[in-house]
Amino acid sequence: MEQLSERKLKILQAIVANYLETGEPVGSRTISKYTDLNLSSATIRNEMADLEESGYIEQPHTSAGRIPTDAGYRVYVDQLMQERDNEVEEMRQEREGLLERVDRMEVMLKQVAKVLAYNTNYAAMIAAPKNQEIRVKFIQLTMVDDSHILAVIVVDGNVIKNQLIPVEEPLANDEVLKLSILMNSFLQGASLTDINIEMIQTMKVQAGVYADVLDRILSGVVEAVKAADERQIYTSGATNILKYPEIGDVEKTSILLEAFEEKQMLNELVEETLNSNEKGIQVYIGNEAPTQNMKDLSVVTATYELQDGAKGTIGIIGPKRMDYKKVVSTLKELTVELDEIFNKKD
Amino acid sequence: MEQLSERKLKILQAIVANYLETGEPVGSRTISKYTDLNLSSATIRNEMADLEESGYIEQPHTSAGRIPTDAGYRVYVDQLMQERDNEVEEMRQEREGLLERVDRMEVMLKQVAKVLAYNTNYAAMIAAPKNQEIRVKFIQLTMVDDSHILAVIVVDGNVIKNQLIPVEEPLANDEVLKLSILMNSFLQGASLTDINIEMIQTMKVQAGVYADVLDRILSGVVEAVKAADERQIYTSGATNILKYPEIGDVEKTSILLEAFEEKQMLNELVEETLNSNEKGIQVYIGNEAPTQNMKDLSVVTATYELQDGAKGTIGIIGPKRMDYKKVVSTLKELTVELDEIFNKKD
DNA sequence: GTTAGCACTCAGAATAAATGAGTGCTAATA
DNA sequence: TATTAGCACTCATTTATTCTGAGTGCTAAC
Repeated sequence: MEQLSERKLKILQAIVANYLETGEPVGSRTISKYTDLNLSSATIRNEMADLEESGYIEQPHTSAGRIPTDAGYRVYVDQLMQERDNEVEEMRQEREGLLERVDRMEVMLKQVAKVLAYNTNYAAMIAAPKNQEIRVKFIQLTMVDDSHILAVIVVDGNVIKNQLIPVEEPLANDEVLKLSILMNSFLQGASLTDINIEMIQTMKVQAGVYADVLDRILSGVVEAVKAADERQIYTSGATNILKYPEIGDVEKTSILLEAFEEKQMLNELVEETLNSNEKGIQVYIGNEAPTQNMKDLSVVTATYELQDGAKGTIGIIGPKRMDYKKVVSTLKELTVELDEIFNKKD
Repeated sequence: MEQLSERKLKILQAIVANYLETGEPVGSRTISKYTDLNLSSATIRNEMADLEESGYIEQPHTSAGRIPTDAGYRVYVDQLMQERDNEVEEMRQEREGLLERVDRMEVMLKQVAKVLAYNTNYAAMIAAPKNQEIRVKFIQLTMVDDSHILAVIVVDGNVIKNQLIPVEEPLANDEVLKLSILMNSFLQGASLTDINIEMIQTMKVQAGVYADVLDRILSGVVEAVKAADERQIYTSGATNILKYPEIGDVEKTSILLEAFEEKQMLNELVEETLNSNEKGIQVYIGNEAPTQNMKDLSVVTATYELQDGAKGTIGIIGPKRMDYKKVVSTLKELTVELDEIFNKKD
């Protein structure tokens, strides 16, 4: 795309800004009055014709105003967006209270998603941070009542899983201790790939009569590691999508909301975000998004990082006609906050 | 409401059944052909006029067919519904595979909700079973690394909570053991109301230098008990609501879906269901539901019970024009299955 | 008690006309 | 050469109008 003149840029910006506000195609007359360029609508029309030829704006139909194309949004996002405004600052203060003193990661992430959705009026998602390769840190066994052993499995990133294992008859304390020592000596520091059939065999032999109990605990361990390995994604405000009728018919919206419920789509999105080398905020406009069904939507994502290198993603999903300014600065703020919170406590 | 003649009942049944199928007002001619009564449309019309006067059916407008009123649905549900059909049996078999071998309650309940929503095409919810008064069963403390104590708290119903407590410096093994014994001796069997300020004081004194660690664990315990006390509700298929356009405009649907996301409304519903003395399946038609915003919806709920008396609720939320037959028998089946599964393992 | 017949009603579909926002182009102007 | 006023033209949307047909209630005959 060729270089745009200062004036064309200003006009483009005005078009996009106005369209974001109203959702209606923007006419030349509006621009003529709206901007401080002091140009007549006719002049604007000429410029708009050029912009259209260059592919930054388009007409939904002959006698309508112009709306931005994906390329137009792109220029707007890349070059024309101003830094944060007061509104965002206000919201930051609102958030303050909400985010403090929540000390369980899950609760906190859910909360963040909620706040984000509420603040922006778009759909929000947040993916929990995940380490590269999960290792077992620690296993603890206890008889919790006469017929159940409780296995507490701690893996990297202090993700903790409990597994209740039914047994026919109670084990004596020292038996439990033995089993516990056995498992820890083999499994501490092991990742999923380390736990091979040979290791399992050896352990079983050493466990003697408790081989099957061990077996069940082991499958618990595997499950725990897998679960820690599975990226948790929390969402909120999916229904906000309904607020933007331009997304299309009920059919489409329905598919989208279902996708949101299933989270499969979001997973892809998160992976893509993390894999891309870009740091910080990423904006996907319409078809730029790495997933299907996003034609009429935009996605803004941000990456945050824990001290140990585990990374997570926050994202906003909304109509292409999204208040990018607000969303981007909100996300920026939020990642900073998240970084602070996590790296303070962790 | 007066007693209806056999024939009127048959006609009412035909109207409801037909309306459930098509969603369109049902005319006299349709009934005349649809049923095996061998009556002309004119006769049907006379009967329909009577039924309308009695308040079982109504006309959306003068020249339209009839649709059932809430009272009409009620009669249908109470008297006219036949027992389970083949379709349901098929689904039961489908479910078989899905439900076996899931051994964590949460995962399982989520799964049930999903399957239910998928099977019925309505929105499904399931509330986890809850005991009357939660008591602490067991607390276990471990140093998980140099700066964290892991507290595993087991409460009634084998609900397990983990709490990671940061400490300035590592505690020796026997210190941890001491703390552990201290806490267990005080807290085992205690419910939330039992943990009073006096008990806390005594414990703190005995904990000596570790008073503040104990304090933090205690707040973990309280949180755990509270969390176990809080009824978890899982939902699925909320977006199915979008499939039934008669629910109303986007506005209404949106409110409803939001309510679903928030779950507050569902909570009320569950409480109501459990408090009502009725056993088994309950059907709320339209305004009968104990919550707001349900004018155009029906709710079918079922209660299931664990061996220890903890009760949970499964529910289906859909349009008034719901396939009650299918829903009721599906729920019936499902409660039986749930009872089996839970009471086998528990 | 049941039914055929008929006039009547009325929501929704189909069609037509009116509106107006916005355009592109041309010719005049600075 | 860049800007602007003016004007004819386009077309989505709105509003008004007519058409259609499913369904009714009532009456009179069976």
